[in-house]
Amino acid sequence: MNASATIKAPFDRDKQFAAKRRAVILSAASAFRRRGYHNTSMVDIAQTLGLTKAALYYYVRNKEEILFESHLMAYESMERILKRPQIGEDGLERLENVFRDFVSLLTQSGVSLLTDVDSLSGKSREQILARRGKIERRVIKLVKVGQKDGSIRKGDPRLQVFFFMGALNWLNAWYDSEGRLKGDDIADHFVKQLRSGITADIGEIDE
Amino acid sequence: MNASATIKAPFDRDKQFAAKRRAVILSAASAFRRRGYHNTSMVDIAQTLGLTKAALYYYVRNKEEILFESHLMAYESMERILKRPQIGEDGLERLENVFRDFVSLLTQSGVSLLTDVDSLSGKSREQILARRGKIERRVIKLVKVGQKDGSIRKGDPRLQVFFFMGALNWLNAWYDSEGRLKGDDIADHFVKQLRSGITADIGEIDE
DNA sequence: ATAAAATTTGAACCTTGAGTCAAATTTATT
DNA sequence: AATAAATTTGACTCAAGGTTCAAATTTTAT
Repeated sequence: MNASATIKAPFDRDKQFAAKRRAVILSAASAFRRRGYHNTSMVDIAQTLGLTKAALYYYVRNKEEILFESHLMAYESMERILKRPQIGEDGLERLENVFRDFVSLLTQSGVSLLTDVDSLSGKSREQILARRGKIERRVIKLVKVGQKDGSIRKGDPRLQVFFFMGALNWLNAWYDSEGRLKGDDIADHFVKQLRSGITADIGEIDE
Repeated sequence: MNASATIKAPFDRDKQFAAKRRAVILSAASAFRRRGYHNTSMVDIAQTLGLTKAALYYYVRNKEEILFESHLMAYESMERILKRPQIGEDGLERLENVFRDFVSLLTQSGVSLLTDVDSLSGKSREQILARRGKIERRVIKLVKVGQKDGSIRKGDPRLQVFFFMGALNWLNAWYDSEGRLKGDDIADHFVKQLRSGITADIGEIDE
C-alpha cells in the first residue's frame, strides 16, 4: 500500500479542516458571549462565516458541541497560564501575574468565558464544571501559598478568589474592544485592585 | 351609583391578584437564576407553583414579561438601597454600606441579578439597560465622592466599580443558600475586600 | 481532462416550547 | 342555594430553530 511517497500531502487535508472547525467555534463563541447561546441561531453563526446552516454540520456534530468546545477553549487557555512556570517572589506576586494573564486573555484574544453551562447536558456539563473547578482550586491554592508566606491576608481563600474571579467574569460581559479602555490598562488597573484587595495588612487594623 | 357601602371589599380582590402575580415572578426569577432563562420553560415555572402553564397567562402577558419584571424587581431593590439616606463618614464608608446591602439583598431575599438582558426585545431591553446604567452611575458617583474626600484611591472610577460589581454578579452565580457560607459572613468578607481594594494609600507606593 | 474526495447547499423533517381559547371549576357575594 | 365573577384547565395551534440528507458544487490529485 503506497510504497512510494505519501509525504503527508503538500496541501494538508486535516490541518485545513481543523483550522476551519476552529474558526467556527471561535466565531460562535464570540457571538455567544455577546448575545448569549440561545439568542444565537445556527443560521447566525453560519452567516457570519459566509456559510449555510447545513455546512456547519460538516464540522460539528451539533450546536451543543460548539458550546462545549467554546468552554473548553477558554479553560484550556487558562490552564495553560496556570501550568506555566510561575514567576514572582511570593504567592501574591505569582497570583498577580496569573491574574494579569487572565485579563489579557479575555481582552486580547478572542477567547471568552461563557456562562451558559446549564445549556450543556449530562457528561459535557460535568466535564466543563470539573474543568472550571480544577482552575478554581489552583487559584485557591495560589492564594493559600500567599497566605502562608505572609503576602496575602488571612481569610477564607475561597471567598477571596470568588471576589476577584467575579471581576473577571463580569469583565467578559462589559468589555468591548472598541471603547477608550485599552486591554492593558484594564489589566494594570485590575491587578492593582486585586493586589490591594488581598495584600496582608502591615500593621493595620484587623477589623 | 352605589350610594351605600362598597367598602373596598372585605377580602380584597386586587391584592390577592397582585400577590400571586408577584409569586409567579419571584419563583420564575429564582429558576432563571439557577438554570437560565431559556432553560426554564413555562411548564417548569407553572409546576413549581403547582399550576398549569395556561394559568400563568392569567397573571402575565408572556414569558418575556416575566423576565422583564424579574430584572425590574432586582434593580428597584438596588435603587431603594441607593436612595436611602446614606450613612457613613466619607465616600468609602458610604460605599461600603451600600455594597454590604447589595450583598445582603442577593443572599437573603429571593432577589437575584439576571444576565439574560439580550433575551428582552426593544423597549424592554432599553428600559432595563437604562435602569442598570442609572445604578452604575450612582455607584460611580459614590466612588468619585470618595476620591474627592481622599478616602478612595485615585483612578478610573468606572474600572473600580466594574471590578467589585463583578464580584456581585458572580456571587449571584455561585451562591447557594445551603453551603457553609452564611450570607452575613460573605457580606463581611466582601466588604473588607472591597474596602482594602480601593482604599487610598496612606504613604504607600503608587506603583 | 477526469475521477475521486471533500465541501457546500436547498429543501425538507421534527421537536420543543410559547401562546390561545372555550369550557370547567372554584370562590365570593346575595 | 343560586349566581356571577374569578381562576384554572385541557387540548390545540403555531413558529422557531436544530438536524438530516441526497444532490450539486468545488477542490485536489492523477
